[in-house]
Parts: sequence; structure tokens; C-alpha cells
Amino acid sequence: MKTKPLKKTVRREPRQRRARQTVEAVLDAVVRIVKREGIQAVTTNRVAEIAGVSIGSVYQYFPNKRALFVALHRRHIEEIDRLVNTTLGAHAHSSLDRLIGAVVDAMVDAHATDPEIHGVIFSQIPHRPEGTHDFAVRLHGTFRLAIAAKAQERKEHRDLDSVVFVVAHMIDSLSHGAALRRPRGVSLAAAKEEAVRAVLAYLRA
Amino acid sequence: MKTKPLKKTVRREPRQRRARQTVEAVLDAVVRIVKREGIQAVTTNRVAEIAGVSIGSVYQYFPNKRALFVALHRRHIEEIDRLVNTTLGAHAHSSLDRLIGAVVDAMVDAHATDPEIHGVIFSQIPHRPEGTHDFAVRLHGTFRLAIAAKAQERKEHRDLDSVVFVVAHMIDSLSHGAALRRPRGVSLAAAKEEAVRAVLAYLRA
Amino acid sequence: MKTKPLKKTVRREPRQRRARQTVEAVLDAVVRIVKREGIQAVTTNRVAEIAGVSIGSVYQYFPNKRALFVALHRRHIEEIDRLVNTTLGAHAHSSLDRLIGAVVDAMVDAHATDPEIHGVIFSQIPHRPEGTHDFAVRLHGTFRLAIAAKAQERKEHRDLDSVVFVVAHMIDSLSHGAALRRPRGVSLAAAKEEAVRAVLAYLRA
Amino acid sequence: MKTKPLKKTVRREPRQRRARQTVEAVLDAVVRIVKREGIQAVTTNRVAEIAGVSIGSVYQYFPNKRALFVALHRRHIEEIDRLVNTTLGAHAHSSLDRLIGAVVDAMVDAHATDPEIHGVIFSQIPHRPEGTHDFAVRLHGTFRLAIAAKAQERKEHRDLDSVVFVVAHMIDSLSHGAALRRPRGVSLAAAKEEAVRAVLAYLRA
DNA sequence: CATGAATGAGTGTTCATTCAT
DNA sequence: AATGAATGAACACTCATTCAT
Repeated sequence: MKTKPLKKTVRREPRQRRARQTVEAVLDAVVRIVKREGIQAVTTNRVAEIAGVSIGSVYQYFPNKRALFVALHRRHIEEIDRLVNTTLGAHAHSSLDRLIGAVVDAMVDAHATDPEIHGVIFSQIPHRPEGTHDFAVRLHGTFRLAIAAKAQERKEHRDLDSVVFVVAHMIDSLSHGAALRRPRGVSLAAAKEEAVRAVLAYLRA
Repeated sequence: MKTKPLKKTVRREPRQRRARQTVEAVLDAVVRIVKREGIQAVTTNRVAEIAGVSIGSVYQYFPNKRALFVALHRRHIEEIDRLVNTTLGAHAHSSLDRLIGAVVDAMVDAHATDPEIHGVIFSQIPHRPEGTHDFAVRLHGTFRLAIAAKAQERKEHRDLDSVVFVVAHMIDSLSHGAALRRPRGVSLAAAKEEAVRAVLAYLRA
Repeated sequence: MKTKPLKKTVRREPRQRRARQTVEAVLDAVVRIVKREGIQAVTTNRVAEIAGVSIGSVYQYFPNKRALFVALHRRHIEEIDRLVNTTLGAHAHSSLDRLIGAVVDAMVDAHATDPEIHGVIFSQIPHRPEGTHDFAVRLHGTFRLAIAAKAQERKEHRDLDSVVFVVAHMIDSLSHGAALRRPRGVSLAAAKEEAVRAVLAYLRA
Repeated sequence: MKTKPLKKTVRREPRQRRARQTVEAVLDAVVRIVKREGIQAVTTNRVAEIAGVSIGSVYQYFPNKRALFVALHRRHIEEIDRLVNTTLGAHAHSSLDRLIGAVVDAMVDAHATDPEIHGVIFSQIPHRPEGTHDFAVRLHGTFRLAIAAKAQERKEHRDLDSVVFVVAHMIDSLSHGAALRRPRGVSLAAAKEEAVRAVLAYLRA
């Protein structure tokens, strides 16, 4: 009862931990290379090198190169999703202004951290892997709940899906734009503020 | 007696014309391959084959593979720009509702024609070539003029650049979304209508 | 019980050994191809094929095609250098006649083994890699020591560097000529003899 | 009697003149490229460009790339030959010292003008074209006559061919060395002087 | 004759993937 | 499991040569 039954549990734990560490290190390496040198610099051997593991280990966890991007895509979406959910949760009882403002803030931060990466990763997965959706689509689900709640308060009469569609796209696009594509003469603060104003204007229309 | 005497006069013409034709054929081939087989199928030899020219001719006009994507990017932006300008011109004297509606229609059509392609091509150009701007940024300039005109009528008191920033992003993102990422349950017409409503709500806020 | 237990101990040895073998095989392949088919037949893929390794392995050890010629050049110079040093060492106490005779013999043999190859290889390295000197220059250093010793005995009053310059060039050129460019009517033995005579005449002048 | 008979003579002259000019321009271009960028930069299109003619014109006069090097080789040998003959003729009645000195001077100048080129060109012609000999071999014939004359005066008893073999190689090699591969510490004048001394020592041995 | 756009076989090189250790 | 040398199909690109004008 000491060694044998524990064997599997105890021994596998470190294995799984190391495995997860390796997986994370590999995915981080991909991100780092994309950011620093562009997508064409992402070779499996270079990924292994930057991750500090052997190329053989990369193939231990990912059957082929494409799998790297699929995993990264999934990870990225999950991160954003978690972020948005957290923000929504934290402002469940705030005013609509504050809630939208907080979400925009969170999204801007997220975009500023990994500029461009999302689109680039996505371009490597032409035939979308099952279970994976695009950003905005995924956000759709998350936003739907939040908006539905507010909608009830406000006796919203418009089609909920249409509203969510617009809001999700607006927030995604304006956050991205505010973080990365602001025209000269528009400050980050101004862009955020204007983005919030736009969303609220729509919701209140 | 018709063709022969002209031969000499027109001699040099074909060079320019054929060159332009070759360039167009090559770029079209890239687009065709991306659409049909994905970006990883775009090899220079295959491009030449699909374009119906020799690989040597491809390199006569493009110094390297990357140049294909740069050219395509430029061409794509110019097309959209032309489209939007035309639309704006045609609706210079329409109501704001109609103008926005027309632009959204035009953009939806444009996105529907080359789904995804823009983003994919863009991902191949990590360090953006000088003189090339992103979509929304380019649209910014185009929209600015149109909105400035309307703004004067409406005695707009907000910062023009901020307004244009928001409108350009909204139209680009919502058109793209309406064409390609609508959630089930939202019709194209509904999505367009809602997009227009959102833009107008913001402008009138 | 003999081979197996050793397996582990010797494990890493083969890596170094195999690597060196691969490098040698590749360089030998280049020489073989140049000799048999001329320099224009030296393609990296053909080199790999003749060497019996994959093209990828060639690039594991040589960053590009040019590096093959640089390595070969170095190897060739080292071989000649070793040869001359050995000969000089073996005749340290011989008469000047015998010493010069032995060096000429050695050089003639060396040139007869790889006719023309040296010049051809050299022609592929336009901008001489640092640390690499021409044949005669390298021999200069080697000869300098030997001649300095003899010079002391003979109370040589001429500038040592000038003397070595002349001797090194004479030996190199006459050996090469004797091996490969003798005019009809001059036997190898006669050419060698005359070369030795010329060097001695100069040294004793 | 005016126009017709002259037609052929008059018209063909310029043609041949232009043809010769083109040929020379092309060969000069090859030399220039080799000197400036190395042999691997010699492409037929680049040669045409540097020569200021169209690629088609290059092929009008040379059936293929190799022919460029064969022609250059021939031209080079003829130049040296002419140079040496002129020098020999001018010093037919000088002392042996002066004659050898003059030849060495001439050869040093020749080598200084086209450093390296000779060997490089030669490397492009693996299977020597008929009627073409190597440098030293060709000089052999030229020197033979001059030395034969002097030999008679001096009642030379050695085999003339052997002597010429040695002298031709010495002059070629030492001139080349003096011009291009002098060790630090040996001036050009000293190298020339020593070369002359060496040749004379041999001839008088 | 001259031109230079077009050709395409062939070259150097990369990089995803395997597998012996 | 982990390693990293080895593999070789496939790619980007070159360049000698041709030929319509």
C-alpha cells in the first residue's frame, strides 16, 4: 500500500508537471519567435532551441508543427476568455459604463501584450480545428450572458444575438485598434474613452 | 493591311501591357492558391505554373517571394480604398443613414469576395513595408474627409480623429464580421442593419 | 562479453569520430569530383551523394558550399606543410644538396598526387579567408627556420627574408612544373636535378 | 566603280571594327568582374551589362560562357608573350644582367595589373583547348630563342630545354611572387633584385 | 545584326521529421 | 523519456541560353 499504489500517482505527478512545463516552454518559445522575428522564423528546431529542450522533446508533445499553432490558438482564446470573464464577474454590479470601460481596459492590455500574434497564429490554421472558434465568436458566448443580464434590466427589445454580435466585434476591434493602430493625435486614453462611448451609445440607442 | 502596318507602331506597347498582364496573372495565381489550398501551398514554382508563366518571369518582376505578398497587400488596400471612395462619392448628398448603409454594403461585398485572404496575406509581411498601412488606418484617411463634411453640417464638437478612428474600425470590423463570422441566428441583412444602427448611434451620440 | 559492455563506455566517442569521418568523406568527395569531372560538376547534392551522406549532413558541418573549398584549401596547405616539415626534420643533418633534393622530391610527389587541384580550389575563394595564406607564403615560414640554421653555418650575409622568398617560390614553382608542366624532352629526373641545381646555385651565389 | 565595289569593303570594315570593339568590351567586362567580385560573379547577363551590350550580342560573338574564358586565356597569353618578346628584342644586345632585369620588370608589371586573374581564368578551362598552353610553357618557346643565343656565346653545355624550363618557371614564379606575395619586410625592389640574382646565379652555375 | 523578355533545368539551402543511442 | 545527428523531400532562386521583335 505504500509503494505500489503510490507509484503511479507519485511518479506521474512530477512527470506531468515537467510535461506541462515543457509544453508551456515550447509554446512560449513560438510566441517569442513570432514577436521577435516573424512567423517565417518559426522552425521546429529553433522553437526547441529557444524553449531549451531538444527537438525530440517537442515531438514528444506535439505530433507536428501545425499542432503548435493549434495549441497556441486554444491557449490564447482561453486566456482572453478568462480575462473577460474575470472582468465581467468583478463588475457584475457596476454600472454599464464601468463594466464596458473595464472590459475595454482588459482587452487593450491583452492586445498590447501580444501585438499581432493572434492574426498570425490564426493564419497558420487554415482549416479551423474542431472546437475552436474565432475570437469574436468565442467572446460572443461570454458577452451574451453579461448582456442578457443587463438587457433584462433595461427591457431590451432588440434581438439579443444581433446586439451581442455588434458589441463583441466593437469591443474586440476597438480595443485592438486602440492598442495597436491608433492614428497619430489620438491618445490611448482618448481612444479607450471613445470606444466605451461608442459601445454605450449603441446599447442605449 | 490592317494588322501588319500597325505591327511596328505598337511594338513597344505589348511589352508594358504584357508585363502588367504577367504581374496581374502572378498575383491572381497567389490569391487563387491561397484560397484553394492555403498559404502553405504557395510556392514560387506553383505560382508560376498557375499563372501560366515561367518561374524566371516571376523573378523578373518580383525580387523574392515576400514581394508577392507585399504587392498583393498593396493591391488589396487600393481596391478597398477605391471601392469606399466610389461609394462615398456616389452618396455625397445622401442622408447619413444611406451613406453608412452603402459603405457597409460595399465592405461586406468586398469581404465576401476574398474571405480571410487579407489577414493571411498580411501575416506574411512581418515587418511592414514602408508606405503600407493597415486597412483601418488607410480607411481612416478616406473616411476622414467624408466625416469632416458631415461633421460641419452637424456642428460636431468631438475630436475628429477620434471619431474617425472609431467609425473606421466599426465599419471594417462589423462588415468583416457580417460577411464571415455571423453567429447562427443572425441573418446577413440583420447584421448589416445592426452595424449601420451602431455606427449611426455613435455618430449621433 | 567483449563488445557489449564497452558499448556504453565508448558511446560518445563515435560521435566525434563519425563527425570527423563525415567531414573527411565530404572533402574527399569534393576532390574526387573535381579530379574526375571538373569544378563545375561540384554541386552540393552531388558531393553528398559521392560522400555517401545526406545533403543535410553536409550542411551540418559546412555552412555553405564555399566553406567546402575553404576547408579543402586549409587541409591542403596543412598537408604540404606537414610534408615539408617532416622532410626538413629528416634531413636536418644532411648536406644542403640532399636537403634541397629531398624537399623537391617531396613536393613533386605532392603535386603529382593532386594535379591542378590546388589552383582550382583556390580559384573558388575570391576573398581569402583570414588565417589562410597562399602556399608559398606558408612555406616561407617553414623554410625560414631551416634556412636560418644553414645560413648561420655559412655566415650568410644576405637578408634572410629575401633569400627565403626566393627559395620558397623556386621550390614550389619548379616542383609544380617538374610534376605537371615539363616540356617534352625533359625527364622528371632531369627536371628535379635541374631544380635542385638552381636552388643550390642561388644559395651559394 | 564608285559605290558597288566599295560597298563590301567599306561597309564591312565598320562592322568588323564594331565587332572587335564588342568582343574586347565583353572580355574586359569579364576581367573587371573577376577582379572586383570574384569568379562566381561572372554571369553572362552581368558581363553583358558591364560591357554595355545586350546579352544577345554576347552570344553573337561567343557560342557559350566557356568561350569567354578560352578567349581571355588566349588574349592573356598573347599579351604576355608580346610583352616578353618586346623586352627581349629591346635588350638583344644588353648584358645578361640587364636582359633578365628587364624581363623581370616587365613580368612584375604584368602581374601587378591583373593580379590572380590568370589562375582564375585557367581554372574555368579544365580541358585545355587545343593550341592553348600554359603560361610557363608558352614562355618556354619565347625564352628558348633568347637563351639559345646567349648560350652559344657562353658555350653552354647543359641541356637547353632543361635550362629554359628552369628559367621560365623562375621568372614567372618570382615575378608573380614579387608583385603579389611578398612577405612583409621585403620591398618590391629587393624582391626584383633578388629574383634577377637568382636567375643569373643559375645561368652562370 | 541588336535587343532583352522569357524560359526552365538545375542549384544551394532549409527544415519538418525520424530514430539510434 | 530525452537527445540531437541524420535524413531527404521540397523550396526559393539563379543563370545560361533562346528567340520573337
